[in-house]
Amino acid sequence: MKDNFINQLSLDLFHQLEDNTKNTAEVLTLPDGKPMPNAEVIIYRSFFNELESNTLFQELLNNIKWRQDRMKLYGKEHDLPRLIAWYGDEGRSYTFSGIPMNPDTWTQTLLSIKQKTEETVEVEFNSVLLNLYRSGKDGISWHSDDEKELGKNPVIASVSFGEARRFQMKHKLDKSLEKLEVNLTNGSLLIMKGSTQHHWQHQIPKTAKAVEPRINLTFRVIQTTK
DNA sequence: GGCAGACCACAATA
DNA sequence: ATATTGTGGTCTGC
Ligand SMILES: [Mn+2]
Repeated sequence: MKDNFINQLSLDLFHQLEDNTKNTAEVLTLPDGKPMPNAEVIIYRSFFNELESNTLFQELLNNIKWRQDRMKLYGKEHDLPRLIAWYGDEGRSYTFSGIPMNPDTWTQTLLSIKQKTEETVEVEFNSVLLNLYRSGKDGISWHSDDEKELGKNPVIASVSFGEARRFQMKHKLDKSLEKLEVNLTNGSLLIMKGSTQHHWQHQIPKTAKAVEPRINLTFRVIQTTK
């Protein structure tokens, strides 16, 4: 029963690649239309269709092992303003922000999303970091995906489900460059590669508006410890 | 009038 | 040595 659902899901996902004409790559540019310097960012605005996206959102919301991590800052402990989960190849461990981590092993749903993503991005990923932004009170502030275990010029593939959230990027050094922004909508795929992480930061700003949850999957190739 | 954004203050870690 | 993290406050401007 569950396997049938998954098989049907995988089939649907496979066919969508050929059938969905909206599944096209758009290169992100500066607000004035000029190319982003020192960055390669591509978005597929309808990588998954609406129906698939809604199904996958519910499935992930219910079945992923979401964790509430905490961090200490200025002498106070805070819950991170988001829930996270790590999944990856079995038997591998790695360090994330200096903390040794054992990823949970891939679920069928994650594997079908991973496979479809890999076919388009043409990279084989070995792990995924999932973020759950429960409301407008959740977000993540300016940072780069520059963990050492991601290596130089990492390819990061970010799939979004649920409520759309603003995704902003700014150049680390050249403050004359305008901030740029893209809406990460239900079913979209954003790819960052090349030197993007060396020269740019990104964030998901919090918002005072009432927003429904968003789930984000960032597929990565990490150097495993073992 | 609600929201976004730009400030600021607040340590400890790499 | 420098950049980072999240919260919460104030202030401005749309
Ligand atoms: Mn990131």
